Amino acid sequence: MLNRYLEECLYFTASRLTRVVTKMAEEEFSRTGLAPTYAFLMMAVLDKEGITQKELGEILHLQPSTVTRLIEKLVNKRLIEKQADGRSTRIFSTEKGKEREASIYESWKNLRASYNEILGEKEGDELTLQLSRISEQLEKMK
Amino acid sequence: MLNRYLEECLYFTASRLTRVVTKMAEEEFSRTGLAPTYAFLMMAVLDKEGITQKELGEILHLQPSTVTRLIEKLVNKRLIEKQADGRSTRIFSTEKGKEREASIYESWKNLRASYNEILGEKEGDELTLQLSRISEQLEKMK
DNA sequence: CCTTTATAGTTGTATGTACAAACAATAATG
DNA sequence: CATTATTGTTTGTACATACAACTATAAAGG
Repeated sequence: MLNRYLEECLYFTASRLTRVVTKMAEEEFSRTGLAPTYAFLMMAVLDKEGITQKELGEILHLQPSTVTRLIEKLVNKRLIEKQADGRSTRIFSTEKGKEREASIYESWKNLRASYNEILGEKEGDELTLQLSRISEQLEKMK
Repeated sequence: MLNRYLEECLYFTASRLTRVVTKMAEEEFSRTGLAPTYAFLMMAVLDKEGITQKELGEILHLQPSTVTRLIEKLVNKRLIEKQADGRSTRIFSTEKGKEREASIYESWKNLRASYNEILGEKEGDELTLQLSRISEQLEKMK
């Protein structure tokens, strides 16, 4: 049956995995009041105050327009601030933003724990690195 | 830097991979006039005429509401038809739908070829099966 | 039978992400 | 310098997917 063939399709299985893992991530990060991607953006800003949008896009592997939209929402929540710098825009965390740092990292740790509990620490970590390597390869070729 | 840590996050790497692979899939399937998920739904219907929406959701791992939306669009394109059957709905392909079969399978084959060209056939196929197995595990636990 | 419960599908709404085109600011070139 | 090209960001729009609440049909229990 088709069923079997679907499982041999990288697009299909990758999408499926992402849907499952995204749901787990949303649950873990819900404590922070942020969806996972927003939390990652916050981490990137906290990690490098004054980071530009372009850099954020590169680190997060997101398109510029997506970064603009994410930032817009975080500015509305007063977690970050924008500061024009030539044609770039630099992003800084606010006090309120810094206060979330601990809770974000906590959720992140819990997320990793929760899928590693199911997959086993070794397999989970190996898989993750493999996915990263493979995305890299595929991106490079396009 | 944060960079390194992101690559150790399954949510992050899985999402990234899906974005890359989805883009490849969209390109390959564009010849069929369908986005990848629609093409998969078509395949499932062609594979089992009269399949119910519930079954489609199970095979494709999509929520009922999502299946409703996909079907709606394919009905508009006159590629499938719905037929009420008690509280279920059975889906059949139209003549126009059947005509697409060859081209859909062609695109699907090309997609597999195109990422296997980059990853190597063995690694590509192994990865895919692994992702499928892991999605299964994670889904079961939730 | 009639009422309650379970099951299948739909609808309204929201969200993340992207593309393409536009805009704004700097850099390069004639 | 004035014009053109390049680079970084934004805006309009679109799409896949989901959740929650709803509707419709069938099954089960008194």
